[in-house]
Amino acid sequence: MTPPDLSQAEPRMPLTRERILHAGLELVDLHGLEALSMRRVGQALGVEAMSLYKYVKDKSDLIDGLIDLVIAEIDIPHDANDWKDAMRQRAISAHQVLLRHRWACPLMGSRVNIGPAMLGYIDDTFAWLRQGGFTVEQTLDAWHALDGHIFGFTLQQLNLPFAPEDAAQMAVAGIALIPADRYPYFHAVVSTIAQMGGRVERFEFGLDLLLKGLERLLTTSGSSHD
Amino acid sequence: MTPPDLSQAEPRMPLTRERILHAGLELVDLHGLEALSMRRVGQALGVEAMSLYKYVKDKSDLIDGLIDLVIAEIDIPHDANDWKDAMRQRAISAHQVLLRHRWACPLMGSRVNIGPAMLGYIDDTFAWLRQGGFTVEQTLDAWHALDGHIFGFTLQQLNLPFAPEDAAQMAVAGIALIPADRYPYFHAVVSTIAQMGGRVERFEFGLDLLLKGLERLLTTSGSSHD
DNA sequence: TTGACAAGCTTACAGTGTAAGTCTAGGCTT
DNA sequence: AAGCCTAGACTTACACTGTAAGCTTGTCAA
Repeated sequence: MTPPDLSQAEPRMPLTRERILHAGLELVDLHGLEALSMRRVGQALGVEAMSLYKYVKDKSDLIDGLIDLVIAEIDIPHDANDWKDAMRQRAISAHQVLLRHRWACPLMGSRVNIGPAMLGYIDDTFAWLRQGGFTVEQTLDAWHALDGHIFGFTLQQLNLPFAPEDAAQMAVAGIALIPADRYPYFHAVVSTIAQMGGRVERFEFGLDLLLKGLERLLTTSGSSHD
Repeated sequence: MTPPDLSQAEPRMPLTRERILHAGLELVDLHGLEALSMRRVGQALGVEAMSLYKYVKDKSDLIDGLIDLVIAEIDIPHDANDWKDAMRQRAISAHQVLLRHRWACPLMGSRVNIGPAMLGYIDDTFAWLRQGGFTVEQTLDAWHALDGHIFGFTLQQLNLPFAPEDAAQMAVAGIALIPADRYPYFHAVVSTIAQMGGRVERFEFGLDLLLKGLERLLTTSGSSHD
């Protein structure tokens, strides 16, 4: 008797860490982080949950792997003119990647265990900043501020109901939650936005504020090289 | 027979949403978010898990409550001179609060369901910015950038092993993970920091970059009032 | 043919959130 | 005072989680 397609997705290949990670990524992208369970990942591969543990130490190890997959999607620009250009491209790419993988944002900055993609990402950042003339301290400050903006801004953006597609229900349900007498400014601002038919969040607003500030820092304090 | 102290903490009072939230907050502050379970919160109050559901819709509702408790700790300055001063004070207070409640940061921006403290926090922010002369759009941009920095920066800070107390082990274990040939800049930067005995992250670096940028935005584009 | 070994499977356990139903003590009406 | 109601806490149960421990089976080398 021929077993007629164990599950559905992949027919039957040798299990690999890579295959596990890709199955996990698809699951998480489609159904969110809370849907990620060892049993479900196994199911997607036509395999029992415990079989995964040959290739993955932990669930936490799996998640670390997923995060590194996401980071690897961030474009590291080698054609940039200067550090500012490079940091800008990198930030925008990271932002887009994080919007694609909505689940990743809260985990991103909050993981100590960094994979090879993350290492490369950071090294490239440091390279641009150091060669741009920033001291070691300034480099860390700049990196931290920029990445903070990337993660923090995107984290908010993913959960604020200000997007144009939410405008209609924001105008009704959202505003009802904000009594005008108690929270006049909040009420007014949200009303205005709802009238305007929602609003696309502008990631580059804060990004350019930071980049311009960094540029100014570099020109005023001329001392570079450590 | 006198029942000798059901659990330990509170002797026996009528259960309240407030008591539940405070027990939950203590649990989470002490043992982290993953230690938060309905059964354990109940235990801390000398009560069965299911009894909590009279005062709390969900575990998610409980967490929303905890977050609002945290937000309520943020000082909203009414003695500030101008919007810049107010935003600065507010950001620094928020940063300190988030460092006190390490578990809160990843959840903070990523919750749609906002409580009364959050509403007040946002309203106050909008009030300062609008009265400072920012348009509605600019107000949202500014708020988003500032809060993005607060959450994003703190999120990273909480998990980077660059703190002075980690300096020793960073110098050994950390650097070993960063091969100098593959990641030269990363390696160099971390070595330098380790030699310097660690480093206190400077939240106000990025904050002041943003504030100065916002100030400049305000003076160059003179048109205010919508 | 035999043995070893690795890849995947099975079972089991302690823990989770929570739906559904049950008890019980206090206060109300009569 | 008697009876009932009900709010607040408890009990049971279910489907699900991560993962420790051990088992089966297919493949290849000696």
